[in-house]
Amino acid sequence: MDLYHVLTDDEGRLSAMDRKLAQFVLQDVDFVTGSSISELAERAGVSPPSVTRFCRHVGCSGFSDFKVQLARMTYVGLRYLRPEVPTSAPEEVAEDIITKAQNALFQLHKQLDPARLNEAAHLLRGAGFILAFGSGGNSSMISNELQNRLFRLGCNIHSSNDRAMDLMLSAAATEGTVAIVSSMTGRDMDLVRCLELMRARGVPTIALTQSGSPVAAAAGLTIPIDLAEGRNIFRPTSTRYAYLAVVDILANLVAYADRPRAMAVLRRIKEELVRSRDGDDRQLLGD
Amino acid sequence: MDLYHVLTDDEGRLSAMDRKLAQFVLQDVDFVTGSSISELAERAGVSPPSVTRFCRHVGCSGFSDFKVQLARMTYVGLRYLRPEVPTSAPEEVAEDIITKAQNALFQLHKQLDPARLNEAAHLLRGAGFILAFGSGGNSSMISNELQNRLFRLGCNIHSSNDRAMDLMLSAAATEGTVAIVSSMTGRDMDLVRCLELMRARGVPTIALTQSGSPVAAAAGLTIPIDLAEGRNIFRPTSTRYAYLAVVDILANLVAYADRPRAMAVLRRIKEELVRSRDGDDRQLLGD
DNA sequence: TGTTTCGTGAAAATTAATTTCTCAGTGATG
DNA sequence: CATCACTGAGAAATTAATTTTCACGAAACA
Repeated sequence: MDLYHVLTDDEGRLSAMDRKLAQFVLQDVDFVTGSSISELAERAGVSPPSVTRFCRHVGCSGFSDFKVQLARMTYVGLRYLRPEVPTSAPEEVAEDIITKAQNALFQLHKQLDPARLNEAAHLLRGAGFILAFGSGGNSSMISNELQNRLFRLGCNIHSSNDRAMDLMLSAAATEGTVAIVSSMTGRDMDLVRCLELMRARGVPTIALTQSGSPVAAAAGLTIPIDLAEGRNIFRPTSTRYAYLAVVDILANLVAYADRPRAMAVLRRIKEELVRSRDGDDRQLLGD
Repeated sequence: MDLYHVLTDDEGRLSAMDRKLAQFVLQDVDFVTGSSISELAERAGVSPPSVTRFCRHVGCSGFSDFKVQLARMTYVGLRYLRPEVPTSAPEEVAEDIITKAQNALFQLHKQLDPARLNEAAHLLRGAGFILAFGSGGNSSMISNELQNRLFRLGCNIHSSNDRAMDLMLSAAATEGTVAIVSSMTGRDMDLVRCLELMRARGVPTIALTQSGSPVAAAAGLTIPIDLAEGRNIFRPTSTRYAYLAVVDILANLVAYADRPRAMAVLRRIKEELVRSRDGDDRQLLGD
């Protein structure tokens, strides 16, 4: 399945010739997907049979199959690994950001655990009150977004991005409260303290964070999100798309867990919006 | 390029046989990408030459090329158009949301105008003060995110999600201010009023919104974002990913427009964060 | 109703991919 | 140090697949 990993050959399984071909392929995927086996063989300086063998070695049934697999992974996977050339041309910046965002979503999809998502959704659905914590700009967006999505579904939720407040809220949490926190680094020690405090008091805690991090260790239920951020200091944030997707997924699962209640609340919000704006009810719920 | 549109044949250019094949292909892309021309011909009940002709008609050089193009578009484009079956299984909800998010990014990429992005970035870069407006949950996230991204680059920026405040801020805007607003519906008439007020006073205005909408008409420079939202009332928000990507792109262009200044500010922020946390400086800038 | 045009499938031809076979290089072993 | 086994490469041959050609039939139009 994961042709890309085979081609990069991190484990060093490929022979010298195969590595040579793999590198050649990675260098110019577009050429390869459009070429015949003999064209490729000539350009790479090998014989056609070697190409066939290479295709088999990387798990394809033949050259045609290899081309298809390659094309399939190209869109998301491969553009991404072009050497990180600092560019400032708008087209390239746009392409780079969009590709990385898609890649982040792609990576996320591979690592999501449906059972955990379900468990988290049921905790949230059953909560009398939800506390959402996250700070620092990116995580605060996620925590606010949880508030934005869940209140529409009839959840009582408060989002806090203030470390001092977080601690007080944690200490004051009442019976029936569920906490959900976001930390992209997983090293927000204030957040860890909040989680410990709440767990000690029997408040269920959910963390969206890196697995193996202090925050993950402190939370009752972790939804791990492990993505490699790029090195470019100006572009550190494709991870946000993955976090946002997790929020969306949780919100949907919460909605489906109690469909009638969610429908009713959404309808009320919509009516209110339509009344206070023009009558076009095909619009988004809340701009 | 856009094989998907050709296959759906909205314009009715394809002949009866081609339509039949197109439908057959769309029904089971995975089979087609893995099959030979004769297998496909047999299953679809046509002759191999018809398949070749079909491939030519949809803009490919032959059957192999068709398979490659098909595989290329599959990842993002094609899963999306499976009939919208309301499901509540975590795997399917996750896949649905992630696919739609990727699709939104894909659509965005096709419609972005680099020149406009560049123009917007230069306006923002040159501004003495930036006002970011957006309300309603989704657009407010975008406006806050602009604040979050741009302050790091040394921009003076304030994000407001309060319609009453927006109006006052607009009226009070000083020389050198640039406004950037977000409205997914494009029908936020309070926002339109703000834009008109500022344009009348010579304040440059940028809008992230639907083209052809009142907000787009009122803004000096519009970055159009036109995406079809799904019909499912619980999942109205894949558009946010596209808006977020535009924010990312703008932030990057602003950063590159004055690299030294941005670098310096980022470094100061990073130092401060590292000092107040553990010493791992490979972390994100601000969780 | 005849004629033209368009499109289809059968068969042939062509092109491309794969298998087989042989040979060269490498490393182990006597 | 020589030889033998082993691995892996390319040449040629084979096989498989695709494409072209051609003939026929249906539909449209005169």
